[in-house]
Amino acid sequence: MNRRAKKSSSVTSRDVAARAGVSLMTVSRTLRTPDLVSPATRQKVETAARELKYVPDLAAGALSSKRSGHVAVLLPSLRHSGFLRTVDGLSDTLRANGYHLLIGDCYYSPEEQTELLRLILGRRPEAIVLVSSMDSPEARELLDQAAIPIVETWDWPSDPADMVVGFSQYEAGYALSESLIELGYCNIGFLGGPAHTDPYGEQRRKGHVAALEKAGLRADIHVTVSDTPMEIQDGVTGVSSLRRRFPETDALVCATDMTALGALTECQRRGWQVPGELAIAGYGNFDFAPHLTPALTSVKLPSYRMGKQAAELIVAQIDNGTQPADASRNLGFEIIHRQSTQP
Amino acid sequence: MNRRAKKSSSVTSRDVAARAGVSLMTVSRTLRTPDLVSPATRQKVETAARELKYVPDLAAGALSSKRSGHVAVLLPSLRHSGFLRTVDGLSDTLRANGYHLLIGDCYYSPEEQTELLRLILGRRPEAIVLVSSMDSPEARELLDQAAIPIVETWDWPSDPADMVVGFSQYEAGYALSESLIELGYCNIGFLGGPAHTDPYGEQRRKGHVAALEKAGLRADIHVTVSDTPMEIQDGVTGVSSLRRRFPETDALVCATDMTALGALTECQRRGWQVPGELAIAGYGNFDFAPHLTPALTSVKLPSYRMGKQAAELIVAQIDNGTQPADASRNLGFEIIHRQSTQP
DNA sequence: AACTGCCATGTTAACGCTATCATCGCATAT
DNA sequence: ATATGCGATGATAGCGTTAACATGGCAGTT
Repeated sequence: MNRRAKKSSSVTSRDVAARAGVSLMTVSRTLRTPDLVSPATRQKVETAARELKYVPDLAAGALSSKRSGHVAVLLPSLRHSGFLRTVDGLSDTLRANGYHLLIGDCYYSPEEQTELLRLILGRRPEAIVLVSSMDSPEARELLDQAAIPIVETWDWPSDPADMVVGFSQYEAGYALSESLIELGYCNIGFLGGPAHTDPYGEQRRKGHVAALEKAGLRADIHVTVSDTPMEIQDGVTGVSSLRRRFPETDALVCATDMTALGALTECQRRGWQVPGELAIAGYGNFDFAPHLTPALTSVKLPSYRMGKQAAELIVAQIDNGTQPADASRNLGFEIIHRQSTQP
Repeated sequence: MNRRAKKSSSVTSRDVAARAGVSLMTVSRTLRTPDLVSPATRQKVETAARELKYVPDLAAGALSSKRSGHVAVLLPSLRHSGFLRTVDGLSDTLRANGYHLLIGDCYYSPEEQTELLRLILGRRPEAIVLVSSMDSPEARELLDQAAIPIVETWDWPSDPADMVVGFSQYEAGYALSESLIELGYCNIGFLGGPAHTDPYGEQRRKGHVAALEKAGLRADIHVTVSDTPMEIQDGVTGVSSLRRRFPETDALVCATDMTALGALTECQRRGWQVPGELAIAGYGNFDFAPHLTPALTSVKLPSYRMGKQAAELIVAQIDNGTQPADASRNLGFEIIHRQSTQP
């Protein structure tokens, strides 16, 4: 069962044309603009194409028409399920409009991002979606020269490159901690990754700090965990470290629900009451959040919607050639209070 | 800030050649086979390329060289985090070898799969990875004609199309239920999706049934939930339905950890002791499995490794032109017993 | 000095498609 | 009948790159 030649003699539009007794141009037309072809001819071509199992070479078409049919998305990580929802939203809408999605994983590294960007621009994508705040000046230059629509997501940049469909991580951080303050907590800690590898977490932390300072509360309870705070284990070790260094902490905000889960289970293991002794909240409203015991307070983010609307903006701009009026959309977030932060 | 012309006058290798004072062929050579170019010339070309920010058009290169540099992967769903790990493994290895990954989401539907396959074959991928057991005859035909390496994953097909890096869902199903029998459970139920939309779950269930029958136990305790058993809610409603219809059940196998989580929390809510009254186990060993209370027994699947090894097989075959000796790899699985099934 | 061989570079012709313009009928208007 | 217009199809010329072959120059050999 091991055939699969190195390269098959692929069926081309010329083959189909010969079989249908027309010119290859008519084949192209039949497939792309059937209205311009007489029904009889169309019939012949379609039959021939089916019989030969013709699959048009999109790269050739792209080269000729200068439309690659590609849209690229750059992710900080493929492991983060929230980002994946965004990819999902993109994929759904783009496919429905005839585009293919190219996915690039930057491993949370600006160098990787630039390198990958260069590589991916070689595919001449018609638009680029960035889930990633860390664009280096070099990356920015590359994007500028490419002169294609850009949509930034998962953020609310002060100096947007082009379009934006996102929300403010800072505001989310501010709002969550503010609401904890309202609930009466006053020693509120933050558990997140190092600033340079976890930019979103860092922005959330900044908002968190601002809220505490505004309320006149201490803002120095901060535990830094490993590179990308998406590992449950980070929550496990993080909460232990927190309780050792800051035993007076009464509420803990975790950079993601994943770390919150770790923190939660570690508290259970150690017999620390949640929310009695320590309230816990996270970000992302992951699937499991409402199903934990206690149910986890979390900030719901517009993950899927960002992808979907980013795709819609792209399609609209490419089709119309003009940018939609509302090409900067702040989709906000929603704080969902659950048992884990009940005073 | 709205520039971004419809189409920029892209820099081509001809431009670089002119600037460097060489022929465009020398530019191509400098980039692809620098050893064949004298150091002085190479220098000139590289400088010119950098100054002009030249990004080679990979589609044009693909057309000419008949090497697209694309590898495609077809997924039943983008939502399933297990599949994502596989994509991760693919992506890592393929990128390191200069390939781009095209991702297609089939929405658990054979029609979508065939349609998507046709579309994606238009990109002339150099290999295809299938995470998906449902290839229709039509899809099979398309693949045959494409004559490219195929790697099937997440399965152990009896009639493989080409290479395989997977494991047997049936055996996993058999093994898990067998181990529950050994632990002394005798009314073991199964909670999964409908056969036609959840093929993996169905195979697991068949293995499960076989194990029960072998042991002379009843094998009719079966709850069917919604289309894709990846929703926690399915576990919630599923376990209620189970307890109503089969109150004598003492252990429940869920098609995924996601449904197991739902079942677990619903049991807690209702006050049903786990594992006292009902033992619960799942598949996938999701991140949260060891962190639940009780910790969830689960079957660990080689998600990342399948992707990585699939990519390695592909690269090896394309580079060497010959198929590696061990082009069918059963990576097995591992049953991890935890508290949720402790007798 | 003429010959051989090889290295560095250039020239030409695709790759498979689409844009563009040309052509050819045929129906309708004059 | 001739002119006009338009719908359907065909011929041609690229798109930006690489494969394959051609060329030219220079070192080493006899």
